[in-house]
Amino acid sequence: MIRDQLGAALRTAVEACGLAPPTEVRLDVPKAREHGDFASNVALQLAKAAGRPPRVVADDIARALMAADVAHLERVEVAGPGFLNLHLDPGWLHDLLRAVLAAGDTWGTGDELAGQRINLEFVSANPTGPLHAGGGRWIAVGDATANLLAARGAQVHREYYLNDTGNQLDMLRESLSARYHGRQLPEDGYKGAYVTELASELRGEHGDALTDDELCELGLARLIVGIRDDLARIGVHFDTWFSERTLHERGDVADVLRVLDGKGITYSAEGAVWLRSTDFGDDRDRVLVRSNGTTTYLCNDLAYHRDKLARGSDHLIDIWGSDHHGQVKSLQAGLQALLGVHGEPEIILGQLVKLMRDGREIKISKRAGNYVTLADILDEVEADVARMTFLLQSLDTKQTFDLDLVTSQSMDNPVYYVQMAHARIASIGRRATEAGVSRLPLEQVDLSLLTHERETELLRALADQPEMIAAAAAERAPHKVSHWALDFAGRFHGFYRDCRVLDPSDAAEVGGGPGALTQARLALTDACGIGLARALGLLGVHAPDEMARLDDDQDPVAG
RNA sequence: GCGCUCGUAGCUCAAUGGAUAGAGCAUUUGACUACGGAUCAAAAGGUUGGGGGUUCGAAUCCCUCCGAGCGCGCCA
Repeated sequence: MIRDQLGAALRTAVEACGLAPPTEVRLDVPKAREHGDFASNVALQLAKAAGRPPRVVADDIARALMAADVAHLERVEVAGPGFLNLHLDPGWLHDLLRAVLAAGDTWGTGDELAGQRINLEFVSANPTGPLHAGGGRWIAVGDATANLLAARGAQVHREYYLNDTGNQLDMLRESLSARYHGRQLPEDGYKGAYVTELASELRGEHGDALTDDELCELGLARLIVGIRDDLARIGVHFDTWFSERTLHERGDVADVLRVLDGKGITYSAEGAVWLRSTDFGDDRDRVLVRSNGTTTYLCNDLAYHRDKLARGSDHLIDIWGSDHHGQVKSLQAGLQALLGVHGEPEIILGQLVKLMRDGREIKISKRAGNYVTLADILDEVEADVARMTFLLQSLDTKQTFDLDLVTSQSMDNPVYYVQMAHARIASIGRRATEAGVSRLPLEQVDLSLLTHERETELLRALADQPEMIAAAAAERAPHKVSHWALDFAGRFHGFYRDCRVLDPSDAAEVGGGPGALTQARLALTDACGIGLARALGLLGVHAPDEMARLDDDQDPVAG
């Protein structure tokens, strides 16, 4: 890419001035167009060491850079406190267009994560009830993050951890049993209607012959199927569904205790077995085996994460709600104690979703049972709308998911704005065919006709896309892709408005021969389609070739 | 009390330490015999919670205060 070439040339120019370039010579895309196509602050960084004013240093570098005769570099300006503003000729954008078309489906991919096997665990809600609406955030973010990492070369493994043992499952068993036998629900039982439905369903099939264990197993299996179905509806597929029971049955948990004990970093106190996790950066030591002999969640989780690594992952990533942030240090400290690895697993923390309906917050509580499920949402809006909504905001922002807004005004959802741009591109292609426009091979298309600001702005956005994707992957920030897509769609709608693609009268005026501008704009349109499809694909949102027609009879006309 | 994450336009949110802090919605004003108006253009809207500090430069880093959410179990 030209950015790398310019960066390399800049580095050489800095060295030619007798200065030591910083480890990373980076070029920025300035916000203001008059600041050029790319800008560098390298002179500002080096001024102190050079012992000269930044602008003087910048002048030297600018001269050296211009002397180097870099492709497409038209001029270098020194501006402000000492920025180097690089102005390029439009040819670089036309080169870029060719690069997009040549790349096709691979546009926006990269290889900086090549060879890395990453295990990404997300959702992993307890299988004691249906997925709730707020969990949709982890589903959308997890899947998009997986797509991002894969786009940059990683081999990504999507994993769902089933906590199919322990207290919560015991409570499910008791709750099911109570409903099954028509008894009073235990104090902390699951009050959701689904428990009652499940119990009566099983009673209808098996009568009252089921033991509590059988009841629980059958119920659990159905709940898991339900979770899987919900995930399928929103289009997420997991490579592995890992059962916590496996860890106990294989003796993995016991082995973890053995290994830790062998390292001398456990001790007994107050009838429990503790991990000396403070030695590894934790705030306090943690219990591994309770005084009643059962192992803690942490202990089981250590066995689980060790297994994930043993199955052949170079790096582990978990996506958690921020309400679990207190466990991050413990798990990382524990894994370090166990295996000597640092910073594993990486934990992506996301702020929780606040659900609103009728202007009031809906408190999520699986126990209370009165909660909104993901399926409820998917009954009202399509998966694309739900996904896009969850992917609009940074994970550090607590999201307010207004059910009234998202469901009743789904037509205003930004996803349609982006999809509309993609559909328009396809529509232009169809129209071109209908109009009998025969597409020339790209080599014969005069791309230099693309000089309209709408056109160059689209190309600049495309030029930035691969770096945007790389940044989104590196920062685990899929919302950056949503924002790029929204911005890009806006640029395309503007182009569509101001630059008619299929208009023969334009061609003669620009002197490129009949249809020359149309050919160039069709090429541009193709490239835009590639860029949009890439962005939407990363988000897990469909890139349709046409939109469903809106009905005209939806107007609330009185009388 | 301690810790984590935050506080940005009326609202919802962006912004790898960079130049004049940007979008959408809402508001005001305009543009359609149309390659799909699910569109576009313009205006208006800000002491980036307050106060210090670091430096050429801070919404961003450090300190402090105020406010919000979440943690601080032999629960998960």
